[in-house]
Amino acid sequence: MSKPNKPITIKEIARKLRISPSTVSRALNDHPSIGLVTTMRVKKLAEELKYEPNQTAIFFKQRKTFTIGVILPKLSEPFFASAISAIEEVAGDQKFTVLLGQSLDNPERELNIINSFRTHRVDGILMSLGKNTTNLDFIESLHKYEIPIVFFDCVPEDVEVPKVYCDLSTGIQEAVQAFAERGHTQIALVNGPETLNASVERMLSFKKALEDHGLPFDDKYVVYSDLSEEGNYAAMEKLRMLADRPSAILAFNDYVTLDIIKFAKEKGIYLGHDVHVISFANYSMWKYMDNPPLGSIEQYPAEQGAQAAKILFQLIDKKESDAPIPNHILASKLVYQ
Amino acid sequence: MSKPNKPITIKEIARKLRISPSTVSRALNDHPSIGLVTTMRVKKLAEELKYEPNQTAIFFKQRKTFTIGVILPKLSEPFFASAISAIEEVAGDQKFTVLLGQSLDNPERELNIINSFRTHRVDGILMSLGKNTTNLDFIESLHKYEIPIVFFDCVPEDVEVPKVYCDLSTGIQEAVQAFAERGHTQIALVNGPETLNASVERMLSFKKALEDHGLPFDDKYVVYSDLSEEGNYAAMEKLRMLADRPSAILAFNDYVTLDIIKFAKEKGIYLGHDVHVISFANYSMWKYMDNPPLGSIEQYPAEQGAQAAKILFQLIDKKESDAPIPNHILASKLVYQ
DNA sequence: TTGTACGCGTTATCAT
DNA sequence: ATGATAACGCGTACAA
Repeated sequence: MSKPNKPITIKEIARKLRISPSTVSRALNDHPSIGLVTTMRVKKLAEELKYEPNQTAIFFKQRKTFTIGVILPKLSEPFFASAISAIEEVAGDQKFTVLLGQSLDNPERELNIINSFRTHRVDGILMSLGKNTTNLDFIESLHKYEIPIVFFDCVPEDVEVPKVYCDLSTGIQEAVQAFAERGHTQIALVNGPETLNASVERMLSFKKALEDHGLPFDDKYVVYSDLSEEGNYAAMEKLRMLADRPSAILAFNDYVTLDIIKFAKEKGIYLGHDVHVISFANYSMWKYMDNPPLGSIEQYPAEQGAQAAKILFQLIDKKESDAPIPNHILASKLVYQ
Repeated sequence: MSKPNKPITIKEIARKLRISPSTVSRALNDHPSIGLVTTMRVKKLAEELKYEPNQTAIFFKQRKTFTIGVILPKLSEPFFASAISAIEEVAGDQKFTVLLGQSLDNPERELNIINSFRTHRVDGILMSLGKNTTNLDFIESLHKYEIPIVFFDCVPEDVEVPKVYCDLSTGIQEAVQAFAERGHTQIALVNGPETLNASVERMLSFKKALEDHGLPFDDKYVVYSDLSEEGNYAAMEKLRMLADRPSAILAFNDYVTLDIIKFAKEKGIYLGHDVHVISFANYSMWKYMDNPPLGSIEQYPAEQGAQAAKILFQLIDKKESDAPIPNHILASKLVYQ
């Protein structure tokens, strides 16, 4: 019940035992050259005094903080919440702690966070890019400081950096196949903003999947939304106005799908009958809904986060940067509701 | 485009300018005793050399890390994701970073995380207790180390610690009133495990709310669940087996409500007609559902997190511990869907 | 106004 | 097997 206002240090232990601080240090670290007796005495006293090494001193000395920084758009997104949850678990296993920063899709905030991480001397960074990020100079900057960075989910294109992401084409193939098997020929894509990589990728894979299944591709069945509720409604309205409406829809993500469901309800369109929907990223919510989408394409946020973290720890461990740049691409998968 | 393999230090700047390191240090910190000219020269060179102070050294020296630790059960819970999202924003404003730890409701993990935080010399801790935590000795332990801790949401009872939480009684009053106004007299409570404070609190407030509205309280209308799907089903089955079934249900949380919805669908019970439901914690999901609950009782996770963070920073700033223990109780509120 | 000297807690190196 | 010393980068009392 003593009150250690001043934390116990190695020096104090040394003084009380009338030995040198270096001996204490070595004893505590099980250095082989220290005698068993001394080691025991030191450890015993350290225990009694409730000695706790001052990590800030160790960080300072070892130039290592056992800390990684994670930057992602928004923590309250279920997708990213799952990812960071998995990252934290992997990091914990490695005795690393996780520093947190959310960019809110703001490039300026992203840079601030990265700078903050750098001044905090994190050992590495995991990052999922915000929607509006265009300037990627910070990658080179981090490289100079020898801080490894691994991207996940929303990763930069055409840049040689370690990244982990989900290949949407496999899931889209499955989705189109699922539609085709059910006799659909007029399949629409409610896509995100044309400027987004994620949109382009969906579009290209969608087109290819149609071709692979011998289905015609028609521009009018691809509509774009800014992902706001109004945008989603406007996109749906475009489809509704068509002479031959689509009987199946691939939706940009689950949020879009929710708006599609709402739109359909308001317009008296019977989901799962008049039109069938498949979307991206899997909510456990769906099973509770009366007319859930046919399925959604799972992108495995937890796996992406865990995988990215593992790669980052490999990079942190071996300074050798002559190894090939590690990438990891997960296959997306259609999951039926 | 120079490659600063070894980060620039104050010493180097001093050497290049042929002045002493202390002068450089003072100049960079705008110490009044340093001449304007010298200050400018130093700052200019520091800029050119892209000098970045070594935070680990500063942390070490100042015995302060500008870091807070946040412990909560599970990050992928939307409730906690919102909370930590708000916490991170408040911390960022104060130039603090956030260390993360999830307990997964495991008391052992909780202690490990706290120890990890302590060895990392965090300046303070925010914590939401796991469901299974009984031993609260760590609070006293942290007190000895003079590490302030503020609890939020799931807070310890009968312990004099700073805490922020939501008073459920106001929301429950509103819920019971809403039911009463609609003519319900047989109102059930599908509660969580009897051992949980959260359950006891709901139960007591529920009972009082019934009395306040002149409604009878009947034990048989209070059923308990372990919050698993099976448990929720079993609890609902108990209510279904009653001679006079309840026409209204207050549910422990939204997860329970989802199972209630599923149960009702399977048993052919028409929700919003045969039986009405109000639950706790608000999902934006509800608006997309065909028969959402009547409402839910909002507990404001973001506000709780932000408020707890603000209190923690006050505690960190003023070492004076003779001030009264700051508590902050938010009123819960019924939100109609 | 500036420089000197020291200390924060730990560990690596060299000596004994 | 153990001790003495230096060093990590920075801030600051004290001296000049």
